[in-house]
Amino acid sequence: MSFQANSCPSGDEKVQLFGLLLETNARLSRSLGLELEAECELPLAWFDVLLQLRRSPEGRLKMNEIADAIVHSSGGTTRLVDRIEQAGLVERQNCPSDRRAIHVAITDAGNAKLDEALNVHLEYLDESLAKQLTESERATLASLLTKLNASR
Amino acid sequence: MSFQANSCPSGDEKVQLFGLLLETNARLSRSLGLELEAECELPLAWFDVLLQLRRSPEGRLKMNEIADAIVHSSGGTTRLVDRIEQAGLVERQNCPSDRRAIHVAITDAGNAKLDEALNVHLEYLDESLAKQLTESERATLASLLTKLNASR
DNA sequence: TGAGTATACTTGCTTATGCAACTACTTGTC
DNA sequence: GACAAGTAGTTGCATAAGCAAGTATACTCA
Repeated sequence: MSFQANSCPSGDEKVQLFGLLLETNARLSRSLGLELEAECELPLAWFDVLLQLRRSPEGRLKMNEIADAIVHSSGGTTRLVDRIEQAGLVERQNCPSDRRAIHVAITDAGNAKLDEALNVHLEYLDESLAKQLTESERATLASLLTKLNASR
Repeated sequence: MSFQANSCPSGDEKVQLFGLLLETNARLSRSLGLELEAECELPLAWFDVLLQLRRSPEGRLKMNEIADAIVHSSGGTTRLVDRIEQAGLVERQNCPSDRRAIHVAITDAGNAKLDEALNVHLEYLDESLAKQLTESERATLASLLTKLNASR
């Protein structure tokens, strides 16, 4: 018999927690992704970018800021932004203070699309988050994730 | 000015929580993935499959059980298992009670690799999880994620 | 001020994944 | 017991993402 090779740390509490995090995330993003795609024709990655832009103080971010925020490689971000730009939802602008850098700004069409998507998203969140967790549980979860995320 | 189009639900507590979940996950899996790859030459997806197999009562699962556990499409799982099998870490076996189904079993080499990877993983988890959260916080987090995951 | 290094982004190439169509088998129904 | 419908897995095709190399610009410091 070859399973359970040795004293099996696969049951370790931390290993389980990590697995849980992975799985929860995969399920939620998959179902949200399908929903956004079906109802707004907006890939989840695009939604993520638009959301980051709206949250930014001036509605625009540099490429590397986007890459960092959405945890993509820089090459991947270049092409993701290419596609979103082609759809007219963002636009590249020169950065006057650094000619290497590019500002990516959300357009009016992008804002409209994002609003539409947020409606779907909020409905989805009510289904998936709010139905499962109370407000205070959500607050706890948020604070724990924030701590966790702080590890660089 | 085109950002902040309207009353901006992008700041909604649930939207933020969801974003946090996405981001935390992306960061953790990326860094773990790099580490596993660098130290054991084991892609994170392979690790995930091997772990599921070890946890299963008999060290083997059917394709669709794997697909569900790791949240992949069935086609994606077929090819993922192809690659892992080619590396000798799992093997396909006929299922006697259902000739459509395939059992995927972890091999001795797979078990050895998984042990190796778990060492790296545990070290990593001490760095990333245990350093940031106390044991009781981790327990809370696990229970919240479990609840969340229960949404189908 | 000029050389060397670091940074910001893009591009070529490879790989992993999803979807949809397909085959093979099983289950349910009449 | 045979036909219809459902289920398990694989394959063709298209796409998205990463890495590493390339280009252009900025910074450092002697």
